[in-house]
Amino acid sequence: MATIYDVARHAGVSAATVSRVLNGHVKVDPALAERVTAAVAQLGYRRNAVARNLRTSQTSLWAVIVSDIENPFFTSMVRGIEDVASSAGFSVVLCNSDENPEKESNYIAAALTEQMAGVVISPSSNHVDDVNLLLESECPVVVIDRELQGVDADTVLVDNAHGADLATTHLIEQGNTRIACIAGPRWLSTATQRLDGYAHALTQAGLAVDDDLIRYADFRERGGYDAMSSLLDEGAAPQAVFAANNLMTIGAMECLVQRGLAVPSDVAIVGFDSIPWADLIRPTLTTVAQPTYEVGRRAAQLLARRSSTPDGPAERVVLPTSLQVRGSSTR
Amino acid sequence: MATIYDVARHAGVSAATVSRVLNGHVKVDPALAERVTAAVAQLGYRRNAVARNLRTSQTSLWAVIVSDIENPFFTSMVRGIEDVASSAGFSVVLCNSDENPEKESNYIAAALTEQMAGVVISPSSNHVDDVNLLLESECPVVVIDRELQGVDADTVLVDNAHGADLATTHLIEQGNTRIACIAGPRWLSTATQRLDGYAHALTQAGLAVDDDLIRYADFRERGGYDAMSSLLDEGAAPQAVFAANNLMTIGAMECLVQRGLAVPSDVAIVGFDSIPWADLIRPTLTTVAQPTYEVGRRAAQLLARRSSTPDGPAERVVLPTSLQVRGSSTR
DNA sequence: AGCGTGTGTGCAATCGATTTCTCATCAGGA
DNA sequence: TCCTGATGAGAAATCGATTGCACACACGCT
Repeated sequence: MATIYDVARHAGVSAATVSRVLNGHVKVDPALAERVTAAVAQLGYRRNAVARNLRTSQTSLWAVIVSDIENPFFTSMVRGIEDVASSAGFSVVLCNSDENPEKESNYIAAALTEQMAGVVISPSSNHVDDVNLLLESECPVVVIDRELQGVDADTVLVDNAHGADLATTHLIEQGNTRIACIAGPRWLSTATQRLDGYAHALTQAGLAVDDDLIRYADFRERGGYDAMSSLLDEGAAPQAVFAANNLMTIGAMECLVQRGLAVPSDVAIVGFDSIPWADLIRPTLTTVAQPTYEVGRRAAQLLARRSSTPDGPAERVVLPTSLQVRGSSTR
Repeated sequence: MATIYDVARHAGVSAATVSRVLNGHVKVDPALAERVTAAVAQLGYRRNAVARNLRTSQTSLWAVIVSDIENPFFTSMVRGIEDVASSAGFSVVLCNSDENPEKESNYIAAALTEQMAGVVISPSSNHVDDVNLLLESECPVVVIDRELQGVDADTVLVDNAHGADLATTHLIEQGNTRIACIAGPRWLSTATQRLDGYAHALTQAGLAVDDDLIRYADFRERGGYDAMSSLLDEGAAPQAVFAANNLMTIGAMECLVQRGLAVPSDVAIVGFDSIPWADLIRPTLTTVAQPTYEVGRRAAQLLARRSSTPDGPAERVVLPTSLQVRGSSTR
């Protein structure tokens, strides 16, 4: 592998000049520049980013740490980040923490030791120490999707409570009174906010919030399935279910299908997050849609701004959610 | 940010000793080691990976360059890679080339300049120059899912031709004679192999391979939709369709649904690749299943081996596919 | 006592780029 | 002709870690 010195020798100039030509910040005699670019082409030289990063103490990589790579919510969001990143001159690398705090911790450590230029993270726990580590080391950070108590970082969220309220109110308007909720992990802000929205809608309609109709699961398909089973087996069966994320909605549906219960006539269902190919699922699914791509885009914009102006107050962006009524909730 | 020299001063030893304690390759007086670890803890020191990478000229990052992050096939594969990577002491970063050769080229360049310890790539074109660039620079590479002509690299594939043959034969056995194929891009080995399997099955059964029944699309949902439209509008409508990947299968289904055609009674359909939540789609989809997780796992194993023993002949692993018969193909 | 051996530490070179500082060169004005 | 200022190129320091080499010290043997 050729180094900058090889190029310099080949072009009959100093390494400093090669560097200047490559970076283009300073003026160089066109004749020399020409010789340098020729030498670069001839030797197939590509600059060693590691050495450059060491000297300039910065990289052009953004790390995006997501909690579940298999959840379409995140993949769509990543597209939003990528589009902004590439136009800002950054490359995006994705890390999958798999809802596992230990893996998350490792990836944060890696982002720090690898001197990443920025980090977008959807925390898989409310364990704030790791994220604060990033903040302390002046690494630009944007927290996404999930709110962290006690962390003063730029954040992009969606209006979870409102979305859940819309979903629940819709189910009430359809004439349901026994409405269950399959909630997410208690320690995730998205989960608690959605649960709050559900409870708020019930209260608003003069209905009681019944703990027997609430199940806490893990935002995974399996968890949704088990929660639905539990709802059907224990206590009076609900007329309708609000599931607090996409994968759990799928799990709940699978449970209902497997038991031969008809949706929505036996049990109506509304999910949170959109689901790819929702049109092909029968019945089609009523869901609370989030602007996932936009979430990513805004997060990336915040990160880019934070990179150029590290100081300044943390911003908190909340994007709207909306109810997409389809077949699974209308009788 | 504390450096190794800060730690050394704090512990009253030389930087060399700190390094030796941190890496643990060489023996150090336990008393000194104790002082060093104490100093590390006290200063919150974390070693600068960039400097280390420069000196040792290697990193502990594997880049996985996939052609479509939104395709569940790849996300499942990534899990397989991650599991092996973490037990081999590597971290995985994901790059999304988005079926775009230019982006792919950029990510390969980034992998090279960032001195990645290894690369797993599912090429989005048959433009072999970039991949050869990796090989020449002795960066361990494993090509995955798609075969590249003229590239002598470790490769993990599935038996595409056999899978397509199974799918098509199954449709023939169900009594269909006019069987269409929605094929992928001509330049991708997966696409051509699947088309070959389709043609082979037809020939074997004494049926003609009719170009009017073949459409080339782009492995995307939209492409599948358009191809299906074209098949229905031009020429005699097919009795059955074999779609060469998961997203195009979805697109084709959506087209059929939208036109009010019943599956499988009007048109039977078999897809390639599994589809998440296939159980919830009505009718349930017959597909050719691939061992996606295993593909990732094997690729990662090859990469790990190549890292430790750079020389040696390139290996080519072909994993089996199998037909999962469900509702969309059986009358 | 003297020498050889082994153990462990520190010094300093090194990885490959960037960047400050210094200096040579040249143009233009007095 | 000489001086000044501008311009641009090269020499060398630097980023932070690793590691070959030399050396100091302790110990054991003759």
